[in-house]
Amino acid sequence: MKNEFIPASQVVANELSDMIFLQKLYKPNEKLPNEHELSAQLGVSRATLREAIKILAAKGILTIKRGSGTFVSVPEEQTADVFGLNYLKDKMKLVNSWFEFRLILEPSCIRLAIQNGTPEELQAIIDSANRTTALQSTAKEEILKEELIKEDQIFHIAIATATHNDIIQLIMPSLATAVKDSIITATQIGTDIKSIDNATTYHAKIAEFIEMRDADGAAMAMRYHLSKGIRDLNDSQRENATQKNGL
Amino acid sequence: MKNEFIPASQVVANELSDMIFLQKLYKPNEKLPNEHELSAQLGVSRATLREAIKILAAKGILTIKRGSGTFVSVPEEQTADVFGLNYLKDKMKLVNSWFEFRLILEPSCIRLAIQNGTPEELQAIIDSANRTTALQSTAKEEILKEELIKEDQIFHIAIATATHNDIIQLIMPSLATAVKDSIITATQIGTDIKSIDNATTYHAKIAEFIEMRDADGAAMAMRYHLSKGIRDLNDSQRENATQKNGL
DNA sequence: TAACATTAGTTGTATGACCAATTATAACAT
DNA sequence: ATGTTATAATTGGTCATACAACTAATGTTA
Repeated sequence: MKNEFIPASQVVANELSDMIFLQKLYKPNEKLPNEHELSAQLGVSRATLREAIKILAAKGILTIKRGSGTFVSVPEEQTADVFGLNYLKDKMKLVNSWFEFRLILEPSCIRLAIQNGTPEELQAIIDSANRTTALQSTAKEEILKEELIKEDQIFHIAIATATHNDIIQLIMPSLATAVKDSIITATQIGTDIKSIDNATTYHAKIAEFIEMRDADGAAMAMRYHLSKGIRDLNDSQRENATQKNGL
Repeated sequence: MKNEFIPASQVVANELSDMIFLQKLYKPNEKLPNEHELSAQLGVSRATLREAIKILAAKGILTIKRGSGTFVSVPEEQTADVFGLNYLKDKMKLVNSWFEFRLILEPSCIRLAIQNGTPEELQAIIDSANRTTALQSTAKEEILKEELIKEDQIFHIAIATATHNDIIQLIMPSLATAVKDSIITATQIGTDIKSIDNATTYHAKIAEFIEMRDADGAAMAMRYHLSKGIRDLNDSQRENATQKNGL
């Protein structure tokens, strides 16, 4: 049999994951002990611990804040490039790939959610949609975008939770983050107004179908939502191109 | 504006990724310079370089072999747990989640592949299916399993390539790896004969539909292939349970 | 009260040494 | 020559220590 060697850094990474996900010793947004303490506690050098932390940060499990500490990531606030998309340089193609991918995945997700979700979990999706609607009319321009983006992530994560599917739950936070990043990068105008309106309207529509427990309707609404997203994006892209030509 | 600090380890990780994916300075299976040289070359300490390497290894981009060197990963041979599935403990639920997820994703993938793939890319899928068929009748029991598993990964990666979708191409190697691992873990009998027969038969069937450029047929065959996978797995699971009760 | 300086806490980086696994080389025996 | 064994070189793994850079809270002063 092969002599399987596992580096201490990997062992420590697994131990930390256990503490977070199984023993639930550290909850999301909670601060870990500093590297000196933690390395002593786990019986490894600080260098080894740091490698373990970097591994978990790369997977989006930990968030490192220089000068402050290392924290357990909050799924809704994840920013790590888990999929390594930064290495792809054709941003416009990337965004289109994302929409194509979501068009495959998300209608089925909403279907699964309605099929498997508890009343509470489904209500959480509806609540998020309502908050999005409320935000749209009240908040100031400044913080509006930021709040809406965060609420959009919450919306998608709530759907993932309701599916009761481990894989979807695991991927969705990274997916939502990556989609957000790629759109912002591609449009270069932050998240534009169109896609915000789009989110506001269709989150509400999807919520209606969920309330009726209409899986087909919800899936359709999601498909339409994403198709519209593609169109809006291509439109604003064209406008940008036209403007540049105008100069 | 926020003072965005990016650690040197992350900067170096990005530089290495550029060298691999853009400049193509190091190709899959190729060995990187050793840590002393590389750290000197990139102008950072060995500790910092190691953190960068760990990040890329966690993403499945690099493969570290103690005593030998650090290599660029070959997608078809990837083993890294990119999705962090090791942290999920209910293995049986995990496997079912995987099949559910693939049932959503893969029929659409094969559809996209037939729609967007070049003749050469589609031929590569067919070739893989043929190799699988050939393997089944010739190889020795010993290496058969290993070869078939590898060929299965090649099959799926070939499909991903043909879709021309960045996201699918990026996710598929990790997906194939994770599926393999979870099945092996769950069944605890290596990959059993049933699922191998299954792969042999349905790869060939899917290839037929590709040859006819029949997207609907191929998608259907893929759906059937995966549905059968779920059934076989549940069967062998039941058998195992029965055996245990028999003791 | 507000602006500023101080300070304690925390992650980031560098250096150097030594350990452990693997691979390549040389020596040896057959 | 050939195969085996011992030895050395290569390479990643781990540790210990020191200092730099940044954050946030605290205290100080106008």
